[in-house]
Amino acid sequence: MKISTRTRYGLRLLIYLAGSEADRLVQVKEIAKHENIPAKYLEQIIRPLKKAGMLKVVRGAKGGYFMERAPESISVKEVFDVLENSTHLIDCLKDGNFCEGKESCSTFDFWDNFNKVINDYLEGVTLADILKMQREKCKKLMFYI
Amino acid sequence: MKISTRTRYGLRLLIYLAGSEADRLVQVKEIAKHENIPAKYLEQIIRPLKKAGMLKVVRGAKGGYFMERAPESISVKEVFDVLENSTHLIDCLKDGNFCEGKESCSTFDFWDNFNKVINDYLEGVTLADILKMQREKCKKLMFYI
DNA sequence: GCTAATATATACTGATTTTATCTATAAGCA
DNA sequence: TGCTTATAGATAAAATCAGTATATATTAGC
Repeated sequence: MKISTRTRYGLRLLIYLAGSEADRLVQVKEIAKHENIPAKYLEQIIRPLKKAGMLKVVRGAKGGYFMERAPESISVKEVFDVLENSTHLIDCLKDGNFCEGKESCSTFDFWDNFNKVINDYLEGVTLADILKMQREKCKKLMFYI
Repeated sequence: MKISTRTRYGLRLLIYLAGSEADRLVQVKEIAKHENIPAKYLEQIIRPLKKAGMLKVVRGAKGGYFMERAPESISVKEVFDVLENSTHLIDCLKDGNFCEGKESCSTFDFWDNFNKVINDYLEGVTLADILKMQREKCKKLMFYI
């Protein structure tokens, strides 16, 4: 039960973008450098996020990305749905998935419930929440230094 | 974020065993047949569960497995710890794991919290709970038929 | 038209998971 | 004792997937 690097990178990328000045165009290269992530991999990750309408792009020279929606309105669940290739803990939970045992399977209801617990949590956390956590942590750090 | 087949099989195997008469020796072959799981794979799964003290074995002819501990006392979290090779959502959460970014990483606290939510849930569900759910489902099914 | 940026597809590599195979060991039983 | 039925354990094979890299196309600024 691991979170893919794809989703982890994607979340950091979003937090970085959400934390930048609102009117600035941020290039993949810059994020890659700051977050220490392979740039080409980031490009593959950022595109589905754009397609999902979370951010927008200006192509060509001096171009870059910027947030389209407010960080308060984007839940981590949404990010998972876009990036994590299997949002479902087990295949049986997929909509319309055929599973002969569903009705008799001893563990189906448990997995179903577990899945709900996870999704409820992820729906309850927004990018803004994470940004806030991060900023508070920074303040504390500065205080110690 | 997928649950490994190993853990899923293991849980079903435990539920099957916990649901059998207490004094009966159950053979891997029987579980494999009933649950439609490759027998040799089950053997690999059942051993660590035995090592963890959840069940015991009588070797040789007419041998088999039986539950050592009460299903009420075994949480799903324990099963995960034994079977799921990565209990941590991300490597950074491992004890003693070195991560340069830990203090400054924008998402570390979020993952840490998410991990806790999951573990709390898994600790709160026991094999007996799942067994009960299953039996109630059976009753309902019988009612409709 | 040159340069800087993203868009897209694809291929390579390595790790991991699932399954299968083979041999060893233990215990019941004639 | 020797045959049979179990698990024990190591290891190999197959399949899948994640992560990365490469190559080419497209878009826009200057």
